[in-house]
Amino acid sequence: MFEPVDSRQSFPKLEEEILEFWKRHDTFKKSVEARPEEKTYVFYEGPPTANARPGVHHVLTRAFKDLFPRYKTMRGYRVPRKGGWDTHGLPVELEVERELGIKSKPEIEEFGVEEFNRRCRESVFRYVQEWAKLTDRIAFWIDMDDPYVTYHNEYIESVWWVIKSLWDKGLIYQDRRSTPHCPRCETSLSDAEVALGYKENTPDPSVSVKFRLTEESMAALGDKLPAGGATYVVAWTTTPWTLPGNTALAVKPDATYSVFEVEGDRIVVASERRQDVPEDATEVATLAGSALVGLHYEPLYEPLSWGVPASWFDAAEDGRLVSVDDLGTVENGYVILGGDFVSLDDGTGVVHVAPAFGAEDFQMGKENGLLFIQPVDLRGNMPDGSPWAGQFVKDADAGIMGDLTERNLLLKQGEIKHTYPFCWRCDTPLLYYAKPTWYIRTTAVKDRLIESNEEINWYPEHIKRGRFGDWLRNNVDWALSRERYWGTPLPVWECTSCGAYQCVGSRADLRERAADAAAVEALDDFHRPYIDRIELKCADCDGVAKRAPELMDVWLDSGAMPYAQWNYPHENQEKFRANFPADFICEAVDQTRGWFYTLHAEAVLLNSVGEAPEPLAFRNVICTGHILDEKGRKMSKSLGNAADPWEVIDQTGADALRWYLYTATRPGDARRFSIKLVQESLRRFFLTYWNTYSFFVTYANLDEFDPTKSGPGERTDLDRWVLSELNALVKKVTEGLDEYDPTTTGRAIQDFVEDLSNWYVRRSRRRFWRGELDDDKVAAYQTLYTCLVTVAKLLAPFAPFVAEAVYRNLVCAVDKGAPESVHLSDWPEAEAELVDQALMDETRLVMRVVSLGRAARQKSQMKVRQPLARVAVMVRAAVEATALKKLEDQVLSELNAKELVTVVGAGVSSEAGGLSVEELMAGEPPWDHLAVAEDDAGYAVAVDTRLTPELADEGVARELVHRLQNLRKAAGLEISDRIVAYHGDSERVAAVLATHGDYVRAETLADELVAGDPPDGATAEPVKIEGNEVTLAVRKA
RNA sequence: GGGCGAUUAGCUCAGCUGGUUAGAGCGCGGUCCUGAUAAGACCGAGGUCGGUGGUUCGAGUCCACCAUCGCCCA
Repeated sequence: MFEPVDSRQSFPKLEEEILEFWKRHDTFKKSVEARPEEKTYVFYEGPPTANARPGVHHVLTRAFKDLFPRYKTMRGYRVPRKGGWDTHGLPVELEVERELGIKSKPEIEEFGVEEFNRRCRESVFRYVQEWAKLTDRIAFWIDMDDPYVTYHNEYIESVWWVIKSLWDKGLIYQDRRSTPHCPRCETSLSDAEVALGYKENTPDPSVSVKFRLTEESMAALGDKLPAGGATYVVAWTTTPWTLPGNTALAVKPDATYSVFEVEGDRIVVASERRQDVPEDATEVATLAGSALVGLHYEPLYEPLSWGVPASWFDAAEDGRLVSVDDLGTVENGYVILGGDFVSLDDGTGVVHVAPAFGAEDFQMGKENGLLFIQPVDLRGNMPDGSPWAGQFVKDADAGIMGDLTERNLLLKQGEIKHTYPFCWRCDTPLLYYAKPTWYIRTTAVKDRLIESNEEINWYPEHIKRGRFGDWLRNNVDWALSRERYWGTPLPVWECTSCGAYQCVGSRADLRERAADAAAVEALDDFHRPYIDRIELKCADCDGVAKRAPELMDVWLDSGAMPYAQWNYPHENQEKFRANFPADFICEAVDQTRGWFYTLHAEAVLLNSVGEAPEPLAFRNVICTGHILDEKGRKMSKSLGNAADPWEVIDQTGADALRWYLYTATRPGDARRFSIKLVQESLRRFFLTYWNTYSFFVTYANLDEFDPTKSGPGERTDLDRWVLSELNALVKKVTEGLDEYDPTTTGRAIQDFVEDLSNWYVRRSRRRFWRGELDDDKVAAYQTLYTCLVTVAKLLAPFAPFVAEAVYRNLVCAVDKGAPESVHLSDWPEAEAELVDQALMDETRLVMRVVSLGRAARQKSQMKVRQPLARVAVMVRAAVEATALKKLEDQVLSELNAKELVTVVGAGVSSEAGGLSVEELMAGEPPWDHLAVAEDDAGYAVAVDTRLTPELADEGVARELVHRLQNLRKAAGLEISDRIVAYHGDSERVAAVLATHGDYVRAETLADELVAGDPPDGATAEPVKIEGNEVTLAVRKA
């Protein structure tokens, strides 16, 4: 016997019970360990940070992360799933800063790095319980008991090994370059981080600034200019605060520049870019850009007088910066340069060059021996001696513009809205600063990065050559260092005497190089400030080496996860080899430049130095799209439109949520989300499946049907059809999941379940309902049983709870030898010999014809309960007519008719061959007894609405059955209860029952049909039979 | 400014390598059916397949350009 099934089952409640079962039986662990170690499918968990609550978008990726490991497990693979936590980095520090109410690095130093980092360590697991709870509740099976944690010493040790491996091959270097810098966090950011923080429509000043040529340069222009007043070259910028750092201008040598006379002055702009020049200004001359090259101009400001140091790129020192006291000694101070990069698409055709800020500016400085002046500190404030002392640069813009206006050096002042980068965590506008930064030379392996990307399957596919491929093609060296506190320390020490660097790759390495080995032995935390206290012996001299103060980019941590999760190579060498590379990873698409890149880059780099066995870290990757709210807006905390996963799970259950996420759109597309849509997936799919299951259990229990104790029975066409569809489905789902496509496969399962319920079961109901357990009934049970169980298995990776519930009841209840969980069972094999394409096509045709037939009946206003004599069908080909004849039972019983006639139409329309549908199907007129429905494809169905007395009697009999069944239901009787029925004193009813009494008794499980009034206690109802009122009643026998 | 993706019914989505008829679900109005079903069937309203050109015997589908939205980059 099967457990009775509640057709009104609460799914959230059911899921809680299943969770309990899994916990009790340790099912996850068993599911991993039941599979052979030598057949491993490798999954990498991209580590989340547990310092904030998980949201729906985390459920999205976790749903996909869970599906494929479950599927592969059922396919016989061992799929270990080690959890992990990302614990370092700026987001963590920011959270702690907020708690402490502090805002800057000096405040952290004052507070104490030791205590600060202790708090960071505590805060990263603040919401770990929430994460664990949600992970568990949505049935994302992952090992949370033994996760990798990026702050563990063992993890850090592996990250050091990564750096050391690259260091030894010269792939790590320090350089002073223009680097995106967050003035609030006082640290550099990587390109990947910058990419996370672009904001559109950011307003900035747009100013055209006049630079006055020196007297000498004006003179040098000589006869190219008519005599007149001062001459100004006009440059355009959106960052007035960089103007004190200006040390050069650049023009396009082959462009034409115009000289305009404005209020006695002359101003020079590119001829194509005169939009800022007053319209009434007269052009007094034109010049080639090359004529301006080499001229000098007066600086706008004198930062040296504010106490700002100056230096210059000294060619004699290989372009290194050398400090300078007298600007006049530098030949290329405040000079106009030629540059082909100068654009005539915007601005004035003259570019303001400040080597301390822009990347190109810095490069130009180096190439041309320019002055280098950095009049802004690392917190983004103007220097003390300046008129804007202590102001944040963006605030100083206004003052600078005001000053320039007063001095009549501003040609035009406006506002521009453009896209500008902000710090991805603290939202401060980023500044580009030239400062020393450590880099990984990823450009050295750029070709290999691109090449091995070809081996990766991307879903959606366009990411491979699109977003990710582009990123690789535009690869720049990875800015590695961060000037912060909570993170993996850069394992580089610098000699205080000779400046030599050394890099450390492990604890043992550190001990060996240390000035005091005992101090390393005693070191139980590799973080700052402890690590900073370790000093090394210099390898080159007698000096002492101190650690470079920087930390590493937190993204290096996560990209090192394939090695560091095992503390490789210091331990677990076998484990590492068995688990590299990953077969499958899955994250949101924003990880393209994040984890996907760092995993890939580190694998390629390590492979290039002979340390990783393959130049790729993952073979298959699914990128999920963003989740939007109901109105298509991105979900965000600030908008307050982020959906709470718990609300959905509590209402509909996790399976429904998962199902929605799999089937609503392809994984990579952005998707609108609302609880309504999840509820729809619950109703449309789960309830249909559940009720089919509940139906089976109800009747199987009544018949004491045991699938293990009976043969296949005698299959009908209907059985063969649904088994054919089932096996076609198994094939489709298997192939689909092998191609990492849960969306179309999920939809296919959904379609099958709908057919199973709304065709197979509907058409088969009577077989379950009546009579003994004969061969036909057995076939029906076996067929439905097979369908339900097979679907449960197909469903297991998608909807692990419902699949488990159905499987446990249908399989474990009767087969004690079966695995105790669907997740321990094997994936079904498609039986190709059961797939009958012709039968499936024929059945589709039947469905189509039946649908048309219902439309015809609708038109006739004749109840479907009333049997009709004849239904005529026009099909398009003779084979279709044959097929319909073969399956005529199904057509006739669905349409409640006695006889099926088929006609082959000439093709497209009812007018084919000059004959109407009526003529084609019914022969002679008149046809007023026909109700006809046709479609555009060339099919038509007509029903004959003439009733014989026999048909009318049968209609009455069926009407009585219908009414009595309703009464049974109203009386609250069990399906198997027997009754006595009463039908008043109607002659008409009595006459019908004389011929159809057996039928009515059988249908309603009536022992007796009594004419006359019901006794007290019976459930009664007056009904109209052919217009006459009759009181019907039932009572339990 | 460049790249990628999207644009099909009020909403959520299907429409394979171009091929007779553009579909489903939800929602709305109506009719019917029902002893598995919070279900189902049928009818109805609702579509310039984002726009404009082009290739072709034939374009929702291929190409070009444009528009809008999203993401990414500069």
